[in-house]
Amino acid sequence: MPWRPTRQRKAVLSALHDCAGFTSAQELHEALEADGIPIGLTTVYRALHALDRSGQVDVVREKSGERLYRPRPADGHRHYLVCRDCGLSTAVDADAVERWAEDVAGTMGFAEVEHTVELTGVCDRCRVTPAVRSSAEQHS
Amino acid sequence: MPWRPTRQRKAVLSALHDCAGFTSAQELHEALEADGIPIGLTTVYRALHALDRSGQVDVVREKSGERLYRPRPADGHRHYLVCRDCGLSTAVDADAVERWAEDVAGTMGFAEVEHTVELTGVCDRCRVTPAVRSSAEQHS
DNA sequence: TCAGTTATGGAAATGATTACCATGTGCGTC
DNA sequence: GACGCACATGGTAATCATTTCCATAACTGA
Repeated sequence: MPWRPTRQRKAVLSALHDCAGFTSAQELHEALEADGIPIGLTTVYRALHALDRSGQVDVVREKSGERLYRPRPADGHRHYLVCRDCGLSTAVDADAVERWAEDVAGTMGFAEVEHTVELTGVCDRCRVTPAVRSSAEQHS
Repeated sequence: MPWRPTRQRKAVLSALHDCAGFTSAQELHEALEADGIPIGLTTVYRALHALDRSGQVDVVREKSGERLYRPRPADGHRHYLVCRDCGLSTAVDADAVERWAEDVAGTMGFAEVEHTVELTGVCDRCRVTPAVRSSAEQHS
């Protein structure tokens, strides 16, 4: 399975890094088109899918079921505390949960354990000046 | 907002209790119709929504994004270890995560914290005799 | 250049969920 | 019991993110 770094794929990865918080495939597509980069929505989805499979991005799901992506930071964190208001995301030390998940599953006799942990809240700043969640208004 | 225990609502709650593991709205609808209980899909969704709001059921989301429901047991547990193969779900002691979530959020300056924890794996039995996930084949 | 694989992208399909809305039902009141 | 009305129902149509299809385009090694 060769990996051709095409114009579009590089653009998706780059656009993803330009976003402060988590971003949806559709937002990403709009942002790219707005930047004058012609790209099909299908291609954005495919690129994100590939990045996910190869572990270059983290994925969370918000209440509506929409998938949100963000480039995985170098330190390899995988769990975040996300602000419901502005989308600000903060990497969280989740070693405790990782261990806990392994333990519980082992005790129950389950194998091949996978876990999903999602934390949401309202960040400091938004408690003072509420912002509408939109990629344009996210702060870092 | 009055709560009228109509024929349909009682049927949904009852059908939900008859299922071993987590069940989707659509499966529930099929099961009800199969039992000769005429009910609209819309009504099933509404009933589940209401049960969710009033805290009588727990909801998880599987990878596809589909929502799965199960009646909340008396002991008030809210986290489960679910078998990806047969759907078997086991209540899990998640006090540790609850506390952890509060702590982390507090440290980061976040308020109104909510958390989602989902554990999946393959249970003992399924490791031996793999089952296709279907409401008819779930074991308790 | 040629052939073959891989990538692209518009349009159509999917599938769970929700909105709409006309009709039906439970229930307190007279 | 009959009346009235808020609440419930359920079929159909809309939503919406995501996937599938498929014909076309781009890349790559020979």
